[in-house]
Amino acid sequence: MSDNSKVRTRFAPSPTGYLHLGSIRTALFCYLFAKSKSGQFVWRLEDTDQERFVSGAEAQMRQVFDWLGIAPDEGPEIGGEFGPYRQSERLKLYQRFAHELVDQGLAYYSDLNQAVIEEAKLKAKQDKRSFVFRGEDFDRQLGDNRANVPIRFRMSKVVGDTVTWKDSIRGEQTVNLSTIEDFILIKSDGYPTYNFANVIDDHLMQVSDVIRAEEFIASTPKHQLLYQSLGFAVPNFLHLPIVLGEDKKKLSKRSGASDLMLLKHQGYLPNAIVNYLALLGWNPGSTQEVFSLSQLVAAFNPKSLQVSPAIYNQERLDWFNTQHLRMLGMQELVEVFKPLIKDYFDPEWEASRNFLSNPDDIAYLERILTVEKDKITNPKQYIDKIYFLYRRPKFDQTVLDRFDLDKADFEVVVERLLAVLESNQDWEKGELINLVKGFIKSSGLSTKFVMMSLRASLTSQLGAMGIYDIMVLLGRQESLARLNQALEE
RNA sequence: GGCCCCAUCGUCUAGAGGCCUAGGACGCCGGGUUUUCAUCCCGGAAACCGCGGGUUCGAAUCCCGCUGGGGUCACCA
Repeated sequence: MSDNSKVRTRFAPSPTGYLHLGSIRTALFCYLFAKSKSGQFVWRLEDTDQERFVSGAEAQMRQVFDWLGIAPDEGPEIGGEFGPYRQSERLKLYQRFAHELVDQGLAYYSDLNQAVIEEAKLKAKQDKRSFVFRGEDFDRQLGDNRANVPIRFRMSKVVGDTVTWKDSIRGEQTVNLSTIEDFILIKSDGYPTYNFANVIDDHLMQVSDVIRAEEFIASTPKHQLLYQSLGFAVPNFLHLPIVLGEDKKKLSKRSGASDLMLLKHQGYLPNAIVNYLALLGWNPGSTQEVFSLSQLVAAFNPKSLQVSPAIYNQERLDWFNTQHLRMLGMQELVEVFKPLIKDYFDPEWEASRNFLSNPDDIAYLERILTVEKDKITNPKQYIDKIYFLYRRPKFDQTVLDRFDLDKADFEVVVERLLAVLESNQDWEKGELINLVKGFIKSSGLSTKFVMMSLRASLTSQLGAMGIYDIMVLLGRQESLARLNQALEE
C-alpha cells in the first residue's frame, strides 16, 4: 500500500475520558502526515467498551479538533463514505468477519471459565515463564448455545514461527508466534475487542498509514495475523514515541496541563500548542521554531520523527505561546483576554456579572493591551499583574516592606510628588514624564527611589507595567486618590 | 519476570565515519537598552555524545555486551 495518491490516516480514540496532550499530539501527527500528502484525516470513535464509556467525551473531542484547527475529513457527525464512524454502530460488520474466521477454522468460540485461565496464569508466574493462552490445552465441547460466548483467534492455524512487519520509523520488527495467545476477537457482550475492530475498520475505511502511539507496538503482531487471515492488504505502520510528564512518568491527568481546555482557559493559543506539540518529537530540518499549522503541513516529513520518548516542558510551551501572542492583532488579543478577565472577576465580584458587556470595559481593556501588547508572556499571570488597574489595592506597612522603603522618607516624597502632580490638569503621558523628571532633578533624589515610591503608592506591588502608563490608565482622579491613601496609612 | 522499544546539555533537538575542540532553541546566570516594570539586545555556564569492548587511518555516528529508562503481557483501548 504505497500508493501516495491515496494517503489516509486515522485517529481512533476511545471515548473514555478527556484527551490529554499525548493523544492530541498523536492526532496532530496523523493530521500533518495526511495533509502533507494531500490525503485525508479520519476520526473514528472506538466505543466498544460499554463499561468505561463516558458520555460527553465525543463532544469534547470534537471541541478539541475545532479549537486546534485539526479538522477531520470524516468522522461521527461529520460523515463520510466509509461510515458509520462509531464502532458501536458497526457491530454486525465485526460479527460477519468473525464468523467468517470461525467457518474457516481460524477462530473458535471459547466459553472457558475465567477462573481456569487465571489458575494457569498463576502457575506460569510461579514457574517464572510468561503465560500464553492456547485453546488447545483447554479444549472442550460446546453445546448449541453460542450466545454470550466469546470468539478467540486460533493461533495453531497460523503457519510459520514469526510475524514480521515494517514500522515506518523503527524499521523491521519481528515477533515470535509463541508469544502470542489465542486472543479474543468478539467479547461475550457481542462487542469486538480493540484488536479486531481496529483491523476491520482500518481496512474498510481504506486507511493507508496507521499512525498511533508506541504502546500499541505490542499488539501489532496480532493485527498482522488478522490482516493475513482476513486476506486484507497490510497498511503502513508508524508508532510514535510517548510523551512523558515533567516527572518523567507517562503523561496523565495529574501531570498538570494535560487537559487542553484548562490550557485554553489560561490563555494558551491553539497555534502555540500545535506548534509546541509538533516540535516535541519532530524537527523541521531547519532551525525554524515558530510555525503556523499550515506551515507545519508544508514542512512536515515523517522521516524526522523522533523514536525516543519526549518530556513535556511547560516553560517551552510558554515561550511558543509568547511567540504566537505577538502575532495577534488587537481584536484577537482582546478576545483572548476577555474570558480571562471575566473569569478572574466573576467569582469575587458579583457586580461584575455584566463586566465586559459594557463597551467602556472593552475599550479600557483595549487601552491596556495597546500599551502592553509586546510585553505579555503569560496571559493568566498577566491578569494578576494588572489587577490593580481594576480595583484599588489596600495599602499598608507590608507594601513598604516589600519595596524596602523607609516610611518617613516615603511619606515626604509622596507628599511633595502629590503637590507637583495636583497642579497638573492635563494628565497626559508626555506631560507626566516631564513633571516627574523635573521633580527628580530639582529634589536631588534618586530616580529609583522616586519611581519605587510612586509604584508602591499606585499599585502596591512589584513589577507591573511602566509607571507613566499606569498613571494614564488610572486617570488623574484615581492616581491622586491612591497617592493620598498611601499618605494616610 | 517474559517479549518488545529506546538512550546527545536540566528539557526539546541538530548530527546519517572525517565539516564536532558536538550546533540551535527553552530555561538558568551575567551585562546592555529602558532615569521605574516588563519587553528587547548581547554574552556565559551547561552534554568528555549512558558504560565497556570491538570495526576503522579516523566513531556521537557501524557491530557486540552491559546498564538505565519506557512499553506491553485484559472479554481496556
